[in-house]
Amino acid sequence: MYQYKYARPALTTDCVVFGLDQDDLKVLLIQRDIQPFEGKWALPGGFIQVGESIDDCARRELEEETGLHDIFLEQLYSYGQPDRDPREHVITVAYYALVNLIEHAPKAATDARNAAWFSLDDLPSLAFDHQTILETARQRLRGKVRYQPVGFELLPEKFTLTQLQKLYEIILEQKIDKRNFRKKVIKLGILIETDEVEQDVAHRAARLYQFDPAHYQQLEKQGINFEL
Amino acid sequence: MYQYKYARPALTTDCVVFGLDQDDLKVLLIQRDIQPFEGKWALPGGFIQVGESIDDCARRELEEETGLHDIFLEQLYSYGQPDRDPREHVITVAYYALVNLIEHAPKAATDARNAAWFSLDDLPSLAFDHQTILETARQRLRGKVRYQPVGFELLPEKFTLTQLQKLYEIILEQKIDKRNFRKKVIKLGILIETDEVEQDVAHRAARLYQFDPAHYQQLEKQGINFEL
DNA sequence: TCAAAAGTGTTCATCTTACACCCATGG
DNA sequence: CCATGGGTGTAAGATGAACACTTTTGA
Repeated sequence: MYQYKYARPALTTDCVVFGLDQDDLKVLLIQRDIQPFEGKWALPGGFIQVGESIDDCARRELEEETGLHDIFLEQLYSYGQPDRDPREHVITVAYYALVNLIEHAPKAATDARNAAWFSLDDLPSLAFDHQTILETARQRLRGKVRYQPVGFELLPEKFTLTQLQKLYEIILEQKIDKRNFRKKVIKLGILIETDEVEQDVAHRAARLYQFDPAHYQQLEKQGINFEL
Repeated sequence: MYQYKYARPALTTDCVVFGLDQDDLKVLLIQRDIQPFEGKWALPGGFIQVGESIDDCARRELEEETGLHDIFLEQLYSYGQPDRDPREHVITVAYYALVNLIEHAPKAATDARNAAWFSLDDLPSLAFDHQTILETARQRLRGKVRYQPVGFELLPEKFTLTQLQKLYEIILEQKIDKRNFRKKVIKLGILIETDEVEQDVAHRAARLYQFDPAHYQQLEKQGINFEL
């Protein structure tokens, strides 16, 4: 037992993990195995330990509950409405993560907890205020994409320009002109054209591209302007 | 005394209050009257109470320590490095606020605590990791100004276009062309030209403008694109 | 040979940038 | 009458938006 002079709220982290699955943006949820909201789907997360930084907590909980590690993770917002947890006052620091779902999907599924990817258009009802958190994360992603490159975290190592365009269309929720999109991303100078093409497609195979990590990181810092 | 099964970090809010004083962006600090860092300058803030939302805590502490209330306040970031407070693990949710310093300056100064405005170029050494928090707030403000109008919170009710331009120059830390700036802000459609002019200036008096609150709030939501 | 997606340029309108002089006022 | 900042327009270049057809490939 730990004693304090004044009452303290509990502190958790929760994480919204976005993954790209073909043409579909998905989010990773776990099914709760304890009260409250037992059996409901929720964002992965858990209590902060004393002596642990918030980032470390988010990463630890994510790995414990979903097996994901070494991924892009960024703080989103902190939520502290006293009634957001029916047990007591719990404050949560929310994060969001971006992963390449093809590489990370199996791990999540084989973990002890019941974890699964859900399409954003087909979400179950969520525990606590996790629906609100998810909505904020989605907005944040939509905002981020306008001033920073994001493809690196969500796409496989080699990808086609059409895949990259689909990613932007999904995040921004709007159609983009193919020619204008290509002109724009190529002018950013972060793409390296490989001499490989798609395999096993029933039509003309598209050329594969990679990101140039140095240029990519530079643009992450200095910012881009990617309007529609 | 309050008892918990597991150890809990303490939880605080801290607030970076920016105020515009003529041609100078300032920040409101308080001088600590208790250990640790007694006598050092710090951001206003304090412990979250159980049952109180984070926003409410930030507003309450701000009013208690500086007298400021009913101001623009937005969550910035949460800091939780275990060693950021020498006493124990304290997690803080940082906010930033924008105020019109001319209207708010006296209140802050007359409060019981020793509170004062400091120019950003002439800061004292700060307690805890408050220097880091302040730096992040400054960056955030610089980012915010590019996609949302900000003048309303920082300027007096009626202001000249030159004042507005100075504000942008201070936040963005760069010179802006007068004619291009005027074209740009006028095209935004959030300014109302009054039929008043500056008083008591030793040169031609500038016309005073106001913000159109409805258009302003609309642009806050839909976003603007204010590059340099 | 058909279906499906890849790949590719031009035009027009808009926006951005650079730039300099006269005006009104108070001291 | 002078010092100080207020106020104003244009031209050239860059950028953004709209738009359609040919090519490649596998089935």
